[in-house]
Amino acid sequence: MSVPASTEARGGQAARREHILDAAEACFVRNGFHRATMQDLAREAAMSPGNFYRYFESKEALVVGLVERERERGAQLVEEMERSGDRRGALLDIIARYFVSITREAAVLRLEIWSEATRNPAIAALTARTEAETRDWFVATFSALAISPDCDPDRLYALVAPLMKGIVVGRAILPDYDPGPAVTQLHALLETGLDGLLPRAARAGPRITTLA
Amino acid sequence: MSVPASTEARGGQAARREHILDAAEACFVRNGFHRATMQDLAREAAMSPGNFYRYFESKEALVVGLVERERERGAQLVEEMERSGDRRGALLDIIARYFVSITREAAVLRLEIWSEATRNPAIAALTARTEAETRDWFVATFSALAISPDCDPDRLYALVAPLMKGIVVGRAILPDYDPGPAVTQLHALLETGLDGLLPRAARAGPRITTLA
DNA sequence: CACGTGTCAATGAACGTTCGTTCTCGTGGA
DNA sequence: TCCACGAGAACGAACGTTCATTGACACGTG
Repeated sequence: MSVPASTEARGGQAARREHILDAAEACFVRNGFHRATMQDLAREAAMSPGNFYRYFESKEALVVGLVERERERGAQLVEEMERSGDRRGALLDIIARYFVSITREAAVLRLEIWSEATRNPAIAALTARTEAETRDWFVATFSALAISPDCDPDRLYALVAPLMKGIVVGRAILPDYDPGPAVTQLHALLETGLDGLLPRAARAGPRITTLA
Repeated sequence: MSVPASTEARGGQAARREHILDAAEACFVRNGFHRATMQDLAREAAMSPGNFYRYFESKEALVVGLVERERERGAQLVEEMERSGDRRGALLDIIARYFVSITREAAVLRLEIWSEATRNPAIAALTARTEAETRDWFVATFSALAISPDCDPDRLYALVAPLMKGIVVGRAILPDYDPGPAVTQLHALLETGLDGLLPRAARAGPRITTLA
């Protein structure tokens, strides 16, 4: 509930914003963007409602700020792993940290963002950017890690992406969801795909010759 | 915007409720549960706001009614296909109709329901029921269709479910999402699983011997 | 037919509440 | 003194909901 106050030397503004976003995150996870009131946020942030407006133009700006922060966190996470050198390790770590050991709270927030993206243009734009960046990173990583020239990075991502999203949804809405099997599946899919062993797209219908 | 009025011979109450739910569905898809106002619904349904309360106790009861109807539609769809005799065909049809050729509007509504389920107990209960019913049906169908005794229906569903959910999310948030590749993947997964050719769960880590 | 009566879907203005936002004032350090 | 920061009362708007009233229709009676 309380925050050390100074994250930077002259860190008034930025640290305050972070503090507010933390409080907002907790409230939004609990009640959603539209049912959480400014008074709720005020209580959670231990500050008066009027004071928010020194740091954010409006409630919506606050929501946008939160979504923007989530996007930055994702990009940041990727960057860290890039620096670790081992790209294959980075790939597996990303999957483990971002889509498997994800907390229920984070999953709920992500679900709320997706939902809001379907009707709020500002959120839609940010979400589209996140999706594009994620996609680009995965495709680039697939290309770099591909063992066989038969590997089709675009196609592989088209298979992997919905699986990851589905894991997030499951975590958010099912009390004791176990992502284990889906993750195993995810890894199998990645290795199969990187080895260029994925079946070709079917011609007429969805029926295909299948694996093995 | 207008409705033929008489769906049943003496179909006052039920038909009226359906009419209201139709209007509510349109508004909720457009603005979400909490931003859509009763006046919006009134405009869409071409009736006065006060009149809603003859058919639903409150706005929340209206939301619950809508979610309940969605659940019934799912169960109904399954029932129809069961009657068609061909269980394998039913399985593929379910997938095609419910998770692939799903309209953007339906996907958005589903996303909204999932999101609401994370904080509204009534919706959470309905959603849990839907999830359980869906799961039971798939597991039963897998058991009936399994070619090899090595097929593990529970495990297979754990792989298939997040993929389907992810397709819905993609449809809802990505303007021109193509579910094709994911569906192909889904079918491959089903056939592999039914043939009992899925890799066993990994022991120590997520790294597995993979398919083929 | 004409008329009084009851029923019921439907209205839409009005209500109390609650929301996001603004305003005024106080305080503490430079 | 000045200014950045903050508290919290107050504001107008908009919300979900209520309620007195309306209009259309069906009947039973003269």
